[in-house]
Amino acid sequence: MVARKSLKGDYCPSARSLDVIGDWWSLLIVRNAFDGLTRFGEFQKSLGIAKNILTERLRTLVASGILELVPTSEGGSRMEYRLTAMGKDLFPVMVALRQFGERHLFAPAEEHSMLVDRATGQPVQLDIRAQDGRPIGPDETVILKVTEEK
Amino acid sequence: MVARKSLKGDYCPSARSLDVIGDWWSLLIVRNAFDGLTRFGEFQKSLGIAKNILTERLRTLVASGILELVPTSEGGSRMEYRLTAMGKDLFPVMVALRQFGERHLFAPAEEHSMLVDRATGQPVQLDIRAQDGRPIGPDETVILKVTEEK
DNA sequence: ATTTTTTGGTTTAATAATGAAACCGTCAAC
DNA sequence: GTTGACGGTTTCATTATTAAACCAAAAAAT
Repeated sequence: MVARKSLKGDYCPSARSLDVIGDWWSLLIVRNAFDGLTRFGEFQKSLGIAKNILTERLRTLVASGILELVPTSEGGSRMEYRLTAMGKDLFPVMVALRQFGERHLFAPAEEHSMLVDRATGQPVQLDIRAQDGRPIGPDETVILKVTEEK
Repeated sequence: MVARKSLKGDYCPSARSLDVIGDWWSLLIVRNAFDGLTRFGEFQKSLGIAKNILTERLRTLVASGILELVPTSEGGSRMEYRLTAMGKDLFPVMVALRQFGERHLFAPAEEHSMLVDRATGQPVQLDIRAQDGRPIGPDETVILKVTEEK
């Protein structure tokens, strides 16, 4: 190997995102953060991740601005990991992953957790629309390449 | 190590999704598939992935129903990898990742590729809404846990 | 028809990432 | 002031990824 290739220079925004959160554990940590977990031990226990790996992942997530390390709300000198505004912007990614899983990765009768509107208890919806509000799928879209001037 | 832990049994749909496409390369392959790539060589060249790893990832993606191996459209006896309907259902995930990258991972003046409506050339939008159509964020939602009966 | 090239891999050996377990300093509770 | 939990760090073994060499079959060129 020669160090895993970084996609930092890629012009594709998805690639850059994957460069930051595309490894095995990061999104699982973020998911649990959305779920309310904040402490090292909580993440470690809930994921069964090795502690040294968790340490490194948390550090990277903090370094890239997705999590922040703040003094614990109960006054002690301990710290806790919280989603930043940027981190919360990963919400659509989590919802999209959830939706895909619900549709394709569960047996018909199999139960799974659900993401619902806190106010009404109704499930939330994700949709992709054109500017005019019309729902749009992959076949009706194109990726516009940036043409590089010399 | 003792074999990487599988999340297959997890009740959380996001976790299951990550179990299938959460590794380093799979989503990049899928992104390129959305971008129109179909051949082994195309993926290999565009990603710079080691060939044996690509072989394995493609096999897994086919096995999980995201890609399928079909005779190439130009009649020859060669094969090409195409997104299945299930694979195309990853579209929202790709769009969400793209949106996150656009917002947070590019310098203000930096150029990036764009996903647009083929018909109008206008950028597509992704949004998450409550049943009543009101846009909804992570703080207004709860993950409803499945309670397991004994 | 024969040679050459491209395609789509497989194999092998080296290197990097990950994991489990042991260890350790600090803080909090008792 | 001792004990245990918390949040790591270190070490070592194992697994994953890579680059490079190799190879058979199909396509293209001659």
